[in-house]
Amino acid sequence: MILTTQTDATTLTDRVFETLCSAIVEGDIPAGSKISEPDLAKRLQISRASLREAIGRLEACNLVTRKPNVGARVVELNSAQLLEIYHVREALEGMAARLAAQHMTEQEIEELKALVTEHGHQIEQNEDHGHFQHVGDLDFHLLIVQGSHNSRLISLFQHDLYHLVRMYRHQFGLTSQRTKPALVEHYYIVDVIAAGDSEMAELMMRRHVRASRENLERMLSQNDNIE
Amino acid sequence: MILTTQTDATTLTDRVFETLCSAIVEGDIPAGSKISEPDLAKRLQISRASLREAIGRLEACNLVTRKPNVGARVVELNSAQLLEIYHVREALEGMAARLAAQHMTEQEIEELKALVTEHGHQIEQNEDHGHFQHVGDLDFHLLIVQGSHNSRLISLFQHDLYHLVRMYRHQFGLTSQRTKPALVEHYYIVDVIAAGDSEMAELMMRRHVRASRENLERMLSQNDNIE
DNA sequence: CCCCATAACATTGTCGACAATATTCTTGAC
DNA sequence: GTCAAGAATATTGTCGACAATGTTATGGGG
Repeated sequence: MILTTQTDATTLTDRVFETLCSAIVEGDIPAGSKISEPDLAKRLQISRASLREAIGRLEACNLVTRKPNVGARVVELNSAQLLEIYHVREALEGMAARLAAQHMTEQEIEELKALVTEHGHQIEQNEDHGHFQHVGDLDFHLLIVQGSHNSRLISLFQHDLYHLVRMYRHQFGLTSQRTKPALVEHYYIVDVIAAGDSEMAELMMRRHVRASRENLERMLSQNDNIE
Repeated sequence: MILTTQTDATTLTDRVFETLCSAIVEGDIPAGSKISEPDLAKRLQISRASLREAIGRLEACNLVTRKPNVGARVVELNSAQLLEIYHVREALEGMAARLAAQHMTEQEIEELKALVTEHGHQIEQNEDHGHFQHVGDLDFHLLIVQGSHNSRLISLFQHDLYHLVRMYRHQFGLTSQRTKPALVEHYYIVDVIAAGDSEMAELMMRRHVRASRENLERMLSQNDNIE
């Protein structure tokens, strides 16, 4: 593992945090594993103080859990918790869509349209073997959250949910099986937001997230039955 | 300022965090003021390392903001941000009420009923000059959030919203002017939750929070006009 | 008198070391 | 061979000091 230098993170702790965050999300540091401060500090060639601050932020992002005098472990992901997140997302992103319909600028809407169109092409050409699918989908949701222009909502989503969702997708390797229906829903949502219909935007976004969750529930119960 | 020893906070950083959290929420450390690490560390008789970790957690709770190489300041609260929080609360607590209607235990419901009843007595006797009003109201909302049995939702509410809401109330000294209508709404919400009607529970909770926000908007615009 | 450059100062970021707590290993009894 | 108690080890929590960056004070030129 090597520290990133390209980002605009000014302080060492920032860089360490970003490095560890990616490493955890992408599974380089496996879920459930213990984080040894001396070991990691040595490998990153930094002091424990900086590392500890970074770990503190990971904890704030719900990526690790800490026990006093024992240490930090990467969070264990189970299906129940994943579904919990989707309930929160349904509420939060529903409101985000509502606010986005009221507050998004012309330019933001254009970007959103471009993203969805691009995403559609990617799928039609079938060039997209799972990876861009997820990234594209998450980008869509992120853009709408940002379009709410509600700083608290944005920060909540980015700090407490975003990384976790990405982590789950990496770990479970969820190929959503409903990319096309999801894409269609994305198109509709963009239209409604562009039309400024906040009521309908919230309704549709909630339905969209709920459908994802229900799809997930089916897949997870299948897996559980196999085991 | 003195460090608390009564709580079960095991580590020094925990105690410092709790101390500072209360101090900020209750205005002992005024909003917008800078937090000097050397000064505070000296006054609390602790090292800067522990203090810095505590400040990190305050940042995670949105109680302070940090600029690299500059330091931490207690958050400035303005009306716009307060309203933003209420939008988030509407979404989050609406979902919480929905889930509470599905998952709350008999005992939890009894506690909730007791709280609301107690709150009603307090108001009728008019013993309640603003203070308990707020605490009681917030307790009500907290109980429902906890009743959702959704750990992510609970943690989101407690870590990112709860302290801020308390801080706003202290600072603005908001006497809500609609304690009685609010109480009636509380009664209804409890009934609906007890009946297990999740759909209606969400609807009513959202309406309740929205009414608070709209009431707030009126009061704030009044204040703004006076200035 | 005002403004800018430079120096003095203060504050934050980072580090290595010690103390307190947890974990592992050893040893002995049953 | 298994279990428990205690010693040895490792890890986390806390501390004080130095380096890097910001901020303020000083002084000279316009």
